[in-house]
Amino acid sequence: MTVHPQQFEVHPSSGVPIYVQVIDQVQAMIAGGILKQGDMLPSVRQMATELGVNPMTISKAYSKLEADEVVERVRGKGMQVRKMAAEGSQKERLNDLTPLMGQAIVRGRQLGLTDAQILALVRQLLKEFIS
Amino acid sequence: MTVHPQQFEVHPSSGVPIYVQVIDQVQAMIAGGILKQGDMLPSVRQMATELGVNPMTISKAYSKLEADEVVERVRGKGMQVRKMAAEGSQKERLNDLTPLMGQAIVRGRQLGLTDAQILALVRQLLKEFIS
DNA sequence: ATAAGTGTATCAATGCACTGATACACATCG
DNA sequence: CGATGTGTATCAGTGCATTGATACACTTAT
Repeated sequence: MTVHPQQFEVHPSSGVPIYVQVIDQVQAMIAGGILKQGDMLPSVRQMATELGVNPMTISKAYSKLEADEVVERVRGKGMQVRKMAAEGSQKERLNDLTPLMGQAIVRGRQLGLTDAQILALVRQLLKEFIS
Repeated sequence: MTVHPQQFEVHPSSGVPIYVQVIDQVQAMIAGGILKQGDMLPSVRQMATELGVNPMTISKAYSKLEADEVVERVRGKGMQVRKMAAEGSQKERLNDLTPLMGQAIVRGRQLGLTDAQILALVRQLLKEFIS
């Protein structure tokens, strides 16, 4: 599957930084199955030109995605969607997810949200990320 | 119940703005039952002196709490804990949590976990983090 | 009325996050 | 090799959020 920069869009005055919008869209595409393991992201210059933004801005978004282990840098090629650690038992995968999910839940608690509200948010997000 | 400023503490170099820390602690105290309806918050000057911070910083934290309908301004007296947090503020808090939770869910999807597994993990963590 | 207690409007200073221009390192292809 | 393609290190500019100094409005108590 090839991804075209045209599938991305950015709203400069939304209050959300450009590079965050790029990160969110890439993650959403992975969650939604548009991007799969081994797919290449558009080059920083392609994406930058298309969005009317500086290449460095895209590069920083990609770097963050790499730091988050969502994507892998391939020398001379570009950024490739990482093989998820599909190997390993479900237990191990759950253990991988636990720190991040735990952080989100702690945050929810700090915000004074009830367990029901947190669960409702999870369900809602699970639905939204289907397509 | 009277609340003493000594019960508050602030970490200037934590990356979290002072006034946000104050807001979080007040909300946590309400959620935890330390602060109840009708209780008065420490005056801006008391709190400011105790924390080594400018009174305006505290005032802005209190103003945000008032905007969130968590607390009420009483003329000549101070800030008083309100009956209930309004629904609007809860929506704002849900919006605050959405990015982090979304990231966790994306990660779970990337690991090949099913929705049921993700939900199960959330429930488990909610139980563990009784706090 | 005066003093002492609330919170806050206003403006200035500072720091940091974001973005971008430039130049560079590295890989691939002809 | 040279040309073209990756991503990125570095530095500068800009805007906004955060904090603080000052002065003020208001209420209560003496």
